[in-house]
Amino acid sequence: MDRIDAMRAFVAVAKLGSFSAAADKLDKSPQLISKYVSQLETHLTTRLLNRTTRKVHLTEAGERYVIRAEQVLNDIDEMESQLGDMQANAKGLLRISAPVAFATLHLAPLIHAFQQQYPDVDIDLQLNDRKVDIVEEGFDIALRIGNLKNSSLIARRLTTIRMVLCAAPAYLAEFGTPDSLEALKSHNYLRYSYLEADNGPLPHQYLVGTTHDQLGKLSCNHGGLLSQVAVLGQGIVLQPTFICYKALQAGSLSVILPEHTPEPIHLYAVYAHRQLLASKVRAFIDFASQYFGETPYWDSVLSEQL
Amino acid sequence: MDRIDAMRAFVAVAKLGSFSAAADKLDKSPQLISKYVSQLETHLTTRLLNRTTRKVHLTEAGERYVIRAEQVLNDIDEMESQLGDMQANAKGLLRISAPVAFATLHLAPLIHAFQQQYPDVDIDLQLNDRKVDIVEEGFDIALRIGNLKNSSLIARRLTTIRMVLCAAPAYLAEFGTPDSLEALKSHNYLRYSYLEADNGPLPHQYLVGTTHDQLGKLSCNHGGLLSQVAVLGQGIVLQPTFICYKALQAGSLSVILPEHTPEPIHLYAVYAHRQLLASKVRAFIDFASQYFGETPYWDSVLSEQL
DNA sequence: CTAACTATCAACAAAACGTTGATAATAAGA
DNA sequence: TCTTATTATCAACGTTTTGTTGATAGTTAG
Repeated sequence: MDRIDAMRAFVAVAKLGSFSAAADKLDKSPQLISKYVSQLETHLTTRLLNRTTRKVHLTEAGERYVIRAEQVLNDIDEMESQLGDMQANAKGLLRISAPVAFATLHLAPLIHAFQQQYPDVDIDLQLNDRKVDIVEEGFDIALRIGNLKNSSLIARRLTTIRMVLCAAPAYLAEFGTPDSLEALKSHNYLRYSYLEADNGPLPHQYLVGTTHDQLGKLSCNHGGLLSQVAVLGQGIVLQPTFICYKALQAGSLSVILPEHTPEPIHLYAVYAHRQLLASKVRAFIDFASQYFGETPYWDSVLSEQL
Repeated sequence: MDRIDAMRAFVAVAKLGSFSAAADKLDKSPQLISKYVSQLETHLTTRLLNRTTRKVHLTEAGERYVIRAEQVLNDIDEMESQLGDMQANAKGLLRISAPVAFATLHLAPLIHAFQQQYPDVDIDLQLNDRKVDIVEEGFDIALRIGNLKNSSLIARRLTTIRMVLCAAPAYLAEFGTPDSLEALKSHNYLRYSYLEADNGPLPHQYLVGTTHDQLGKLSCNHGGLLSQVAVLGQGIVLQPTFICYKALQAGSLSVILPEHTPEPIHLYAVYAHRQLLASKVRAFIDFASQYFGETPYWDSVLSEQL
C-alpha cells in the first residue's frame, strides 16, 4: 500500500462523504478506494469512518486524522511542486570549476551570455588547474581540457583545442627555423611545467630538456607568460592557440612545423550523471556546447595556417 | 513503492551520508534503500543525491527536500502516535442513545461507575424512544430493548428484561384475579401505547381493546405512569419489571398469571462494527455487559415470584 | 415496491516487491 | 604498489501485493 495514496483516498472520502464520489475524483474504482481506506485503518488500528451502504460518517479519530492528514498532503504537494518548478525553470546556484588559463581568457563572455539568458541561475565559478573531485567538492560542472581518464563521469565536448609550436620571427631569423622534429633539439624550449616529460604531444617529447647555449632556460606554469617571453624572442613555445592567438594574428609569433601540429584535443564539460540532471546544469551544458562551435573564434582567422 | 518509506530512506541516507548506514538503521538491505531513493528521484524527476561509490552528497534539490521531508515524516509520526494513544487509553467523547424509561430508572449508576473507572471518557447521553440511526446521527452506542431486527449492526446482550402482568391487590379483590388468558378479556387494560395491537407478548394480544364497564380506559406511552395508575387499582398492566419492581416488592402490585409471563427479552448495546472499535466504545460495552448480570438487581428479590 | 445505487467481498491475472548474487568503483592497509 | 574491504548499484527471480472484474447485501428514491 502506498500510504500517501491511502491518505489521499481517505481525505477524499471524508470530504465528499462517499466512496464512489472519491473514486470518481481520484480516477480509481470504488473498490480500490474502499481497500485503501480499510488498509489505512488496519495500519492505524483505528476506525476512521462509520459506513452505511449509503452514507459515510467520520469517527472521532477520523475527524482528528483528516485535519492533520490534509495538512500533510498539502505539505507534500507543495514540496513537490516547488521541486518541479526548480526542475522546469533553471534556477539556483551552479557551481563550476574551470582551468585558470582558459577561463581568464575566454570564459567571461560565455558566463555573461548564459546569465543573461538564465537570470535565475547564480554561478559560483572556481578557477583551478588541479583536477577537482566534482562530487566530493560539490561542483555541478567541471570544465576540463585534454584527454579524460575514463571514470564514472559524463563528458560533453564543448570545442576543439589546438596546440601549436611557435616562436617570434626575430628568434627564427637569428637561430633558424627548424624543418624537422630532430632539428628542434638544438633550440631553446620555453616549457609549460604541467606537461610531463614522458607524455604529451610529440614535439614536446623532442623539446624537453633541450636548451640553447646562448639563451636562458625557462619553465613556467603559466602559458600566457611563456607566450609573452616567446614574443620577446627567447625561444620556442608549445601552446594552445587560445592563449597565443593574438600574437599569431599580429605576426609577433609564427607557427613552426605545422605538419607536426599535435592532434587537436578538446574542451569538455564534465558532470556526474546523465539522468535526472538539474535543469540549471543541463541548461549550462547545452548553452556552452553550442557557444564556441567546432572551430572557436580564436582559431577562425588562423585556420589557413594550421 | 510506498512513498513514505522512500522518503524515510532518503532522509536516513541524507543524514547518515551513506546508503549502507541508512540500511542498517532502517533494517533493510542497502540494495533496497538504493532502489527506494532511485524511485523517489524518478518520481520527482529530480536528482537528490550525488553518489560516488564511497561518498554521498546532497544535490541542491536534495538539500531543500530533506528539510521538508523530515518535517512531513515527523508530522506523520506524531499524528499516528497520537491516534495510537487515543486507541490505547480510552478517551474522547462517547455518544450514547438509550430508551427513556430504562435510562431514567437504572442508567445513572452505571454511567457514574463507568466514568469513575474511565475519567477521560466524556459521555453525551441522549434519551430517545424512537429507533435512532446510530451511524447517521453519529452515535457510538445505542441501548435497545427487545428483539432486534437484523441489520448490519452488532448487538451485545447486557441483561434480561422480564415482562410481568400485574395489578393492585385491591383491584384483584374487587374484580377477581384472572386464572386464564381468556379470563383477561373482561378486565381493564392499562395499555402501553408503543406496543402494537397485532404483535407483542401473548397476554397483550388478549388484553388489547378490552375494557371494563365500571372503569375508564387508559393508554399511555409512559410505563411508569401506567404502573402508578395500576397501583391505584385502575386495571391490569403489562410492564417490564425494571419499572414496577418497587411496587411488586412493596406488595402494592401483584403478579397475575405468572405461568403466562412472556418469554424474557433483552437489553442490548448496539454498535456499528466489530473490528477496529475505538477503545472508549469497547470499554463501555465490556463494562456495561458485566454490570447488571443475567438477573439484574431489580429482579433478584422477585425471582421466586416469576 | 421496484430500481438504482451503495460499500464491500472474493477471485484472479498482472505488476511490484524485496532478496540474493554479481559487478564496478573507490578507499584503506600492507 | 598491490591487495583487501567497502561501497553503490545492477540483474534475476520467487513471492507478495496490487488493482480489476464480477457478485452480494444493504439502503434510498421515485
